Amino acid sequence: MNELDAPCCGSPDGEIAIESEEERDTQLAQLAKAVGHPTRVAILRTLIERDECVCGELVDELPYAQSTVSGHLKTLKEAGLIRGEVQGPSVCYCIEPRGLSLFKQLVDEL
Amino acid sequence: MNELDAPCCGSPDGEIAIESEEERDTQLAQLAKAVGHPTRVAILRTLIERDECVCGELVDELPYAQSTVSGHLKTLKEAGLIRGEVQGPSVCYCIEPRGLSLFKQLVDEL
DNA sequence: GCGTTTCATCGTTTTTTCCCGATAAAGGTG
DNA sequence: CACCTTTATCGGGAAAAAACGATGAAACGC
Repeated sequence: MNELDAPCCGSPDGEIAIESEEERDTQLAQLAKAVGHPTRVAILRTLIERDECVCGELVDELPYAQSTVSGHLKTLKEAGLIRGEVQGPSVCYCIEPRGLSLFKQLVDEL
Repeated sequence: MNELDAPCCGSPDGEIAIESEEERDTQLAQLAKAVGHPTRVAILRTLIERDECVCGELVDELPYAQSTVSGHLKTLKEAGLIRGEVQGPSVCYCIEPRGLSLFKQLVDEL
């Protein structure tokens, strides 16, 4: 695969452990909390649609200041729902498939 | 069906409209926000497991004051995830299947 | 009717979230 | 090296959330 054509967000690098009952509640709550804001849902949808997206593009599309969008990206990243990779001066964000899958699974198991 | 044996939370009484793109983002965010707290996840799991549950039982099982639990129940009810029905002096809570299904669907569609 | 039980609501305090502008860090370009 | 672009972080202010105890309302038993 040509390096220039490679997606900015490569392969996963770990496993998701299966937690206890209570830890799963906490984890579901954390993931849901991260999704629990319209702007963050919009960011997720954009990343799902485009596969990857530079931070600045997100800022352009959202009616918020750059620092605000950056904060939402941080929230999503810390929740394990997206990942960001530095690409020269900018940062390319994309979905973290394992995080999103885990969220879907935990919700579906309800 | 005998009235005494009837479940406290009866049949649904309305339809869930299909909203626009942006409204769906907002709705998903609202539902996720409601789920985004460990105590509320615990309440949901209990109601799913038991099918129905009186408020006081929830309070007994959770490490929070009665008013706090009542507040969480209100949050879940306003989000459309549970319903409560007065049963004499107490209140019987149960899952609102349409709300939970909608949540699952919106998450799965991500 | 009176007290008891059950739950919601109110008022308060503390903590967290959200948003912004300003600043700093890191990577290009000339 | 100086400059510009891009993004993260900081500090602050406003708003919302979370928890509690206390009070109030509704339904029952005596």
